[in-house]
Amino acid sequence: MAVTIKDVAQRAGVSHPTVSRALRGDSSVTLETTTRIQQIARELGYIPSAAARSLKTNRTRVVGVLVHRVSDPFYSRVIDGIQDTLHPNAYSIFLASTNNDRTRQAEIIRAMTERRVDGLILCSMFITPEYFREIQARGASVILLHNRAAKITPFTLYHNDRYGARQMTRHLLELGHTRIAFLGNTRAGRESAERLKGFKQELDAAGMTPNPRYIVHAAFGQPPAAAEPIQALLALAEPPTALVCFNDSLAIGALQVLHNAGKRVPQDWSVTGFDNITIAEFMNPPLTTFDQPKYSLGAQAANLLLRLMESPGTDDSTWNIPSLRGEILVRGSTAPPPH
Amino acid sequence: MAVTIKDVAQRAGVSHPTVSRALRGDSSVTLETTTRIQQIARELGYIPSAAARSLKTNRTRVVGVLVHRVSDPFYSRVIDGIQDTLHPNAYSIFLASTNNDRTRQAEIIRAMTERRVDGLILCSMFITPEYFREIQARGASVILLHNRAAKITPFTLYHNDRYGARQMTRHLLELGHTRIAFLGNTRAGRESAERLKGFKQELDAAGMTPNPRYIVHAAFGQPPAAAEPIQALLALAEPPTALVCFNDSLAIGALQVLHNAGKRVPQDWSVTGFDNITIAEFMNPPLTTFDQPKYSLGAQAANLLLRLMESPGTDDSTWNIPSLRGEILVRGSTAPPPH
DNA sequence: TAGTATCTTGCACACGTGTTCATCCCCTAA
DNA sequence: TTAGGGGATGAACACGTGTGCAAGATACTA
Repeated sequence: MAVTIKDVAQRAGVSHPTVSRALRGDSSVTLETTTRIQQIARELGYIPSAAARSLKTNRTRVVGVLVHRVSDPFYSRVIDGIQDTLHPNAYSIFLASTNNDRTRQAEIIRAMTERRVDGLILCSMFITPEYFREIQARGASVILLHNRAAKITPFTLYHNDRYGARQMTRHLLELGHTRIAFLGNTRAGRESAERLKGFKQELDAAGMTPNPRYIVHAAFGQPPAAAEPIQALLALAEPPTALVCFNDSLAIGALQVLHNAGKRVPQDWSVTGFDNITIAEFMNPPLTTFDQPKYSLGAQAANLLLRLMESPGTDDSTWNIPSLRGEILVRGSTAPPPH
Repeated sequence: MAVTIKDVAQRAGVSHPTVSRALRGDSSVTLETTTRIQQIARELGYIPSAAARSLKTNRTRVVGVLVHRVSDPFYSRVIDGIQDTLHPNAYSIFLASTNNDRTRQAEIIRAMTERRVDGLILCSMFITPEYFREIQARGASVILLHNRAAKITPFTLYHNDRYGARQMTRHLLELGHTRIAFLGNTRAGRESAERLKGFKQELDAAGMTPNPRYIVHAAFGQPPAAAEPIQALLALAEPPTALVCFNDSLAIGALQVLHNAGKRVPQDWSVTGFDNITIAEFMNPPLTTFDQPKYSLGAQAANLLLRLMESPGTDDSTWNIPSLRGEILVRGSTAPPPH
C-alpha cells in the first residue's frame, strides 16, 4: 500500500538494511550513499512504520495519560505541561479519560497495554498496589500523579494538600476571622481529607477548636455542587464569616450562591479557593487561592517519566523526586471580617 | 519478553493460528478448545500486541486529535465528546497540541503518519488543501473541525459563526442598544471575520451603520487580551453601551476591565460572550452568550469519522454532514441601555 | 606481491500476529 | 466397505523494520 523501506532500497539500488542504516544516521554507511538515500526517501515520501519498528525494537515511544476528565481545568493544564515536555522528545501521547468509572479505567489500561506504551502517567484515584504492580510487570514505567494512596510507589508526584490548606486557613486567621468554615469534596477522597486535616491543624495551632457545623461537603468538585452545603451554612443561627473551599470550582459556585443570597464578598464573607485555575483571577471578586503549579506538575511528571524510561529497572528510591509546594495568592475574595 | 500467542499455543497444545482464531471468536474452532484457550490466555495474562496486529491488518484503531491547546475551555469539551464516542468503539486517541506553531504542527502530523492512525480530527487553522490531500492520500480519514478554509473537504464540521453573531447582536438591538461594539480576535482569522460579518449584517438589517471606532480586536483569545481594546473603547468620547465579544474568555476579561473602571454590568454596559464555556454561567454577572454544542460537536465529529473509517474511499458529498447551530442563552450580563 | 586490517554492504533471520491453503480425521450415505 | 464431504487444525507465508554476521572491496603494510 504505502511506500516501504524496500521501495526506497530498490530505487536506490541498495538493500533495505542499508536504507535502514542510512536513515538512522549510522556512520557505517558512506556519506554519499546516505545523502542519496535520504534524497530518494524524501522524493518517494517514505515515512517509516512505527508498528514495524516497535515490533522489532520493543519500544513504542508512546506514553499513556489517564485523567478523569479532559475538560477539568486543573488537569487540562497538567496535560499542557506533559505535552510540551514529551513532544520535543519525540514521544506521542495516548490520552484517555475515565469519567470516574472503574470499568472504563480498566478498559483503558488494557488498551494501553495492548499498545505497549513505554510509560504511563496516571492521575486516577482507583489505582491499587496490585494493579500498579501488574502494570509495572509488563515493562511500562509508571508515574502516579495526585493519587489517593500515595505510598504505592516512590514515583508519585502530588502537591502538598495539607500545607496548602494550612496556608489558606492561616491567611483567614490573620485577617481576624474566628468563624471559619470548610467545604470539602466527597468524591476527592484522600485529597479532600488531607485538606480538611490541614484546616483543622491550623485552627488547633491557633488554639481554636473547629466547629463541626462549619465542616460541610459537596458531592463532587464542580460549581453547582456548592449550592446545597452553602445553603446549609447560611441557615445556621451563627453563620461563618469565612470559607475555605476544596478547590476553585467549588469556590466559584459558592461565590454565586452567596451573591444570590445577598451576601457581599469579601465584605460579609471571605472565600478562598484552591488550585488557581486559569479563570480564578478573572472572577468578580478575583479569587484568593492556593496556586498549584499545574503546568510544572505535568512537566515534572513527564521529565521524571523520561528518566525512568531511559533507565528501566532502577526501582530504587535513590531518585530525586521533585516536590512542588505551591504558594498562596491573595486576591480580592478575602478581607477582614465584618463589624 | 512478554507472553506471546505462541506461549499460549504451546501451553494449550495447539498451534498459534488456532489460538488467534479462538481468541477472536472464530466459529471454526471447537467451543471446547475455545474456552480452554481463553482460560489459558487469562491464566498467562496474555495481551496481544497491537503493533504486530496492525502490521498485518493495516489498521491501528487509533485516531489522532489535533488542537492548539488542551487547556482551551472550548476544545477540552470537544475532546470530551470525542473521547466518549470513540472509547466504546475501541479506538484510542493520540492527542497533541500545536501551540499555534506551524513547525510543531508539521512534526505532529508526521508522527501521526508514522503511527499510521486510521483517522484524524484536526482543529487547526493551518491546514491547506495540499496538506489535506497529502494526509488523505496516505489512507487516513480526515475530519476538519472549525477550520478557517471550510471548503477543503465536505467533511468539515463548524458552527455557524455568522448566525451566532447575528443572534447576539439582535438581542442587544432588541434591548434598545444603539451604540454596540464588537471585540474580535486577531489570532482566530476567518472565525473572527465571520462573526464580525454577522455583527455587521444584523446592524445593516436594523438600518444602522456600524461605527468603525466600535470595532476593536484582541491579539489572542484569552482574558488578558481584552484589556487594551476595552481601554480604547472606554477612552472614546462617546463610548458604546454594549459589547459583542468574540468568545467567553474575552468577555470575561472585558468584565474585569469594566469593573475596575467603575462600570457596572449590565446597568452601564451590556456584554455578550460566545461558546458558553463551563464557567460562563458562574460569572458575576452570569454571562449572556451563544451556546455552542461543544460536546456534541466532538461527538458528531467522532461519529462521522467512524463512518468514514468503516467505508473508506467514498469521497462523495452524498454524506449527510450534521450542522450544529447552537442557541442564545440570555443571562445576567445584558440589560437595556442606561437612561 | 601477498597478507591483513578496515570499511561498506548484503543475506538471513527475528519481532508477533493474521490468513490462505492443505491436511487429517471422523461421520454419513451408497 | 468405501467414497465423499465437512469440520477442525496446522504449515507456511506475509506484514515492515532492525540487527548480527559474513562477504566483498579497498587500502595499507611488510
